Amino acid sequence: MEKHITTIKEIAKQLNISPSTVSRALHDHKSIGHRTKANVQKLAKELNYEPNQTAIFFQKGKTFTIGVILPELSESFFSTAISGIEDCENNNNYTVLMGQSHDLEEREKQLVESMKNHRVDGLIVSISKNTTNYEHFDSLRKYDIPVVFFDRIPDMPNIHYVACNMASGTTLAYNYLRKLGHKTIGMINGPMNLLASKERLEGYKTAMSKARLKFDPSLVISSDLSPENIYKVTENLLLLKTKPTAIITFNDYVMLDVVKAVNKSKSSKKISFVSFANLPISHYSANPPLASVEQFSYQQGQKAMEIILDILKNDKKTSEETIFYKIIIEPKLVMHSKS
Amino acid sequence: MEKHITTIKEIAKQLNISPSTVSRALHDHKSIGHRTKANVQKLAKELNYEPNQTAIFFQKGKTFTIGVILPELSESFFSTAISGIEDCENNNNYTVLMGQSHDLEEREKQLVESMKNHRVDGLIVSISKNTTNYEHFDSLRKYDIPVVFFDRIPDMPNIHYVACNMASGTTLAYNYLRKLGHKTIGMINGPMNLLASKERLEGYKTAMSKARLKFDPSLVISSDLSPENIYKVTENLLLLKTKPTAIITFNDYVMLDVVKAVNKSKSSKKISFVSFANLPISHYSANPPLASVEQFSYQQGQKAMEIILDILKNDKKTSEETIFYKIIIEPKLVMHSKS
DNA sequence: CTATTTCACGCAAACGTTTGCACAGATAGC
DNA sequence: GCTATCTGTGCAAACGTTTGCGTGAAATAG
Repeated sequence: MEKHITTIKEIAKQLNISPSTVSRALHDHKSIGHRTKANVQKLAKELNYEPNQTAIFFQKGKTFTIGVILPELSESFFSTAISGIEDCENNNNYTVLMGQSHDLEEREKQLVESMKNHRVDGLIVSISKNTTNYEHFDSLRKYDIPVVFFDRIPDMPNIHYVACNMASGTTLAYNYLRKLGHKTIGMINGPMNLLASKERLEGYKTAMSKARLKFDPSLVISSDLSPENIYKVTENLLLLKTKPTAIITFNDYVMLDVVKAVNKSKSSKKISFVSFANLPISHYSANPPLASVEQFSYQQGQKAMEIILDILKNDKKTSEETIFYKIIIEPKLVMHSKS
Repeated sequence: MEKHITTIKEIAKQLNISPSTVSRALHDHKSIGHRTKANVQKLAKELNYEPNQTAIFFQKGKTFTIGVILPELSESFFSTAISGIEDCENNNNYTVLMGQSHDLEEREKQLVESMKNHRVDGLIVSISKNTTNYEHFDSLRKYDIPVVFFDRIPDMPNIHYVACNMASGTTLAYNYLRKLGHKTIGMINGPMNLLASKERLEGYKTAMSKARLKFDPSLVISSDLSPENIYKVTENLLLLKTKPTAIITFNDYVMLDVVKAVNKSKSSKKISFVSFANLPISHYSANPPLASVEQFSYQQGQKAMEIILDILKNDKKTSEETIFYKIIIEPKLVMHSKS
């Protein structure tokens, strides 16, 4: 394996033509004769020519790289979203620069900085649950770096996003449990600064009002999603006079912790669960949910990528009269057969 | 937000000095006077100057980017390894270019190509379980791109790697189960083309021979790690005359499927498990393992990154007399308290 | 007061590729 | 045979930054 790296200049020199001709020949430019084109391509193959991307990036002012910032890769919701992003069909040699915020605002800021410096062409973000200030995204505008948010989207106007309609998902979950005969249905919700939590509450209320039931606030409890906190709020829920016979949980991870808490409390009554996300792990749980609200994370990632690519494509034509993409995916209730 | 992007040239023009002086001033070069240094830095801040990394990458022939190729992000072993890679202390503004092979050799090849074209400075790889041919890594040598393998390492000489000693891990698991009184201990192993599977078998045998027991091949079954196959081989294991009272599984995912299979088989006997990886999910399982062999994925990722950075640092001095890093991490048996 | 060093800075090349423009030769229309 | 059109190619600039070398001026030494 020779250490020599072939450049366009070299090919040019060996064929006694100019670098520009070589460049055009390699790109199949129409104004190059068949003869030279063939010669160039042949020699390029022989010398094992591979274009120096860093030079191209620099020259074109584009990196063909999409930055992705998300809270936690170990949450399979996000890792499958990444797969969706990677697998996007029209993904013409774009690659993914990845970073985890670990739900820390400071780290999220750093990542945005880093992505900006790397001159990514676009950014896909699912914001950290602790982020309250979104200024760090403003600086991206200077470099014309479009941002598409997914799943965890900030409460801001004029942004691109793709998200799942959690309100209707919660309504689905509620109605399903009612149909099974449950009268008292609790919900362990997430922190209220998350749009997703607000939507769940809304969907819960909608379902009740449609069924002409009156809403009991004590049945819906917010948690900060930490196991300790979930444990605590679950206990509170079980201390109510009218105990819930079914619980809707914020997601499958929350459910696992709630199940643990319920089991420990020695409450004789069996409690049914409906959860969100539909992660594979929930099937293996000691007390699997009756159903899950599928959020289509793969599709969300894929769609977010599509949007970015679309923006980048149209960017050249119209830069100012920007239209904002707002994609809302309708969730689906997936029943689990006992197995 | 003005769309104008500040460059070194501009700062130079505004201060009536040369770009080279500006560059040196920004880098705190000693041969620049305090006066001009201060001026430059002040103006740079005012104009919001941010160096164009693509230009620097190109100029320096370095991208400050480490490529990471691994099979599946949704396996939390790998996602926590990524965290280890990201969090590596000396990680001076290196970023991570990520790709999943989804355990497909073809995709792995493409990713290596892509990483090469992007001129990553180094590559961290956990190979796909279907990869049998490692030629695609050879081409990296031409560009002096070092590769460090972790966890899933190819059977090749002269490579850098960090891995966990699965043999001793299996021995630990075996001895633990024997101490609990188990006489017949089965093992659901992985495919034998994986080094990790060979090592597990070796560790199993070692434990037996040390205990002066004779090895019964029918108790150790290889699987291809697919749920269907695991299901099948588990059934076979349960059909033996002398049924195992405990089973060591290849990892926690395998264990979950084995548990499912065992439960379905209505075998009255209760079977104990010891598993590998120690993933959080296993704690939530209906039939949690008594213990897990912790493989320290986070540390493996961290170590791999350290090695890469170390190689890159020393690279300049000595490029030929390469020493190969071979880091072997000793696993640990983690007992699970019932909860 | 000259010789030497130190300091502070500028010049210009380089990294590899792309691309607007020019230009030579060939072909065609009149 | 003259202009107009095409075809195929080369020239040179540009992208932003870094860096070896050179060079004046000031400072120091002898």
